[in-house]
Amino acid sequence: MHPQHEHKDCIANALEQAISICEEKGVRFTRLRRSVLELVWENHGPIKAYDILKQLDSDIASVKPPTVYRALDFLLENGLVHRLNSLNAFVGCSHPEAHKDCYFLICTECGEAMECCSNDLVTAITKTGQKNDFRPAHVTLEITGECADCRGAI
Amino acid sequence: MHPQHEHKDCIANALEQAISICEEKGVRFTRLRRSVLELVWENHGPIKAYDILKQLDSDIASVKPPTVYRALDFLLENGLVHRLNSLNAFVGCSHPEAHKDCYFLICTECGEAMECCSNDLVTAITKTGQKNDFRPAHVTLEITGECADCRGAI
DNA sequence: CGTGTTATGTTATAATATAACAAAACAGGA
DNA sequence: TCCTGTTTTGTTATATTATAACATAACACG
Ligand SMILES: [Zn+2]
Ligand SMILES: [Zn+2]
Ligand SMILES: [Zn+2]
Ligand SMILES: [Zn+2]
Repeated sequence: MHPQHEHKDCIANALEQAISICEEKGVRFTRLRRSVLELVWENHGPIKAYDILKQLDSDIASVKPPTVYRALDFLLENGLVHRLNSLNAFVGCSHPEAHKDCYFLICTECGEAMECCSNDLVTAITKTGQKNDFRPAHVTLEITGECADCRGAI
Repeated sequence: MHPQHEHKDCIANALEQAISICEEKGVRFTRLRRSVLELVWENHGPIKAYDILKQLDSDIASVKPPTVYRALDFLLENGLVHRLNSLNAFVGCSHPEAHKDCYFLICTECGEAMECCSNDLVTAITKTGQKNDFRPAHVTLEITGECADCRGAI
């Protein structure tokens, strides 16, 4: 995790938003789902399902894979986390209230995944869909590379 | 597979290109690697490693996973196939001689994956990297949706 | 040939994910 | 409160995807 970043605030903020979103939607933000979301955020970066499993397991007794995957499915459906296909990992959504077409900059050095939006990108994707007569439903855009902090950039 | 498409030509063409690329690079396009590439192309669309395994298995005797994965690794390294992270599947590169920054339009109806290039997209990605002070190394861009043929478009 | 290198075979196991059914927790009305 | 249907969680088993580690075979080249 990089400096100048009060990560506790991230987590608290994410949980608050999750609570309010679930309330709005009338879906249940249960203890399990909350725990999983907390773990996702505590990790501050993409986390694997089986790592969540291990960490839950130390708390409560003997958690099994379906428990974790179901919680993750719920969080995915409600836009509270994202799945990074190139890593088989999960990461908290940094703006679940307003998530639209986002993509990820994944640093191979520190492992962090920055969630970004770009109108240019959205426009380019829309255009390319039109040009190819293709109706896009879902976009996976994951860019790996090296972040500024890890390159020692100022 | 959609109409007006002589797929045999695709396969033959892909093999020819593979042979010439491997020769240029001084790497060995062995019988196994050739078989795997053929299967990838025959399928005309993303194919899973274990499906390749099954199909090889019916030909030769008892093929094991590492055999397939190693051949796929070779083909990936040499740009002859691509891996679709969102599907855990592999697809032949449609222009291995000149592949640069491509992306995929994946139809959820017919399962075909069209490989496309777009300067706008590349530009947008480059820009977003610069803006975030991020040095991109590899881009995964996979767009799922419905293709023209499957929508019954003219 | 002989020899080092690259490729393939083989066994075992790791890592990721889901199916199917049972028990429990919960919600909302009688 | 209690009943009842629904949703969530627990549990067992298994499917799917991928790699480690070591043995053998094929090849390249002097
Ligand atoms: Zn998001
Ligand atoms: Zn970094
Ligand atoms: Zn390509
Ligand atoms: Zn289609």
